[in-house]
Amino acid sequence: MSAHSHTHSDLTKNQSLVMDALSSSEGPLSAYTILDQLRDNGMRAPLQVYRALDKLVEYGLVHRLESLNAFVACRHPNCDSNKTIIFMICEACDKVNEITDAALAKNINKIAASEKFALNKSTVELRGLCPACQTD
Amino acid sequence: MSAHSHTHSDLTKNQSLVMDALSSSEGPLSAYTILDQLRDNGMRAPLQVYRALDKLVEYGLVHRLESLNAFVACRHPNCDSNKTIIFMICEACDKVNEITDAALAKNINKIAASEKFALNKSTVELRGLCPACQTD
DNA sequence: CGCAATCTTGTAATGAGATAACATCACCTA
DNA sequence: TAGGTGATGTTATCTCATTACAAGATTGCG
Ligand SMILES: [Zn+2]
Ligand SMILES: [Zn+2]
Ligand SMILES: [Zn+2]
Ligand SMILES: [Zn+2]
Repeated sequence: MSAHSHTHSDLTKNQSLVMDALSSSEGPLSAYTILDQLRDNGMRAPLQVYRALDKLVEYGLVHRLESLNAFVACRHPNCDSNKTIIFMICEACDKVNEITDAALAKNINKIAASEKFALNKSTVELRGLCPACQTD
Repeated sequence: MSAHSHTHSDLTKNQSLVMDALSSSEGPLSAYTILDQLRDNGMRAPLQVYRALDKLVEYGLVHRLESLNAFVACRHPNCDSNKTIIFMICEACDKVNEITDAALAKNINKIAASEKFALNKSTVELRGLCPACQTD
């Protein structure tokens, strides 16, 4: 099975639990927050959560936010995690908006090429205020 | 004093020690690695290092690499940490190349504006192989 | 000078994020 | 049924970062 064809029904028990926790959250969750939420479902140790997260990230269903040490469910239809994803993280309400932008992806590839850098993964995380939190 | 006019001579003892450690390193260092290197210079506890790092980052002399939980001395002449900085991190030799790109900065600002996102800070970290490590 | 305000430093303890090591279990297949 | 593979469970440990409190050092008045 390809890394991008996973549906929810393919997931193992722990993966499903973690996926559900992230999907039903408004914002990103840390591994330990997920663990706390799933204590009653048999989740006992951090490693159980991290293992599930590793797989979910590998399948492209979940993204890791490097600047937050947290994880978020992908809400981007047909998301290709190999492409350059832009995360806009609200510092007030913690909600995350995930978008792609062809021009920016192209720009980053061009920059890497011009520096002869063999690009493997791009992290673009923007911090600021989402529209709803700009009360002005 | 403005946040961007700090010279090395303005720094306190601990700030200078940490700055020197980062400046003489080929790649990024974690706070605890810096601590270990400075044990003989009176540095005893993590907080001493983190306090110095906080100031150095504030002054724009040091950048934090979110995807590594590590810090690197700025080697960009006239670096304005308010601008969009692109870090290219080699996954083989751990060296970091720091560049700016006007087109990319403009692109990011445009994306944020189009989403009505009040941009505060941009994190752009590219992982891959530097030219020297592409032996192919 | 004397004193207060402020900044920097020192130290211990704790919180938060992530992984190593090892044992066990479920499932598929030869 | 024996063996391989992947998922799980459990403990301990490691790395990264902050809280809380105390003690010096510095500056700027009155
Ligand atoms: Zn996505
Ligand atoms: Zn918001
Ligand atoms: Zn810089
Ligand atoms: Zn390299």
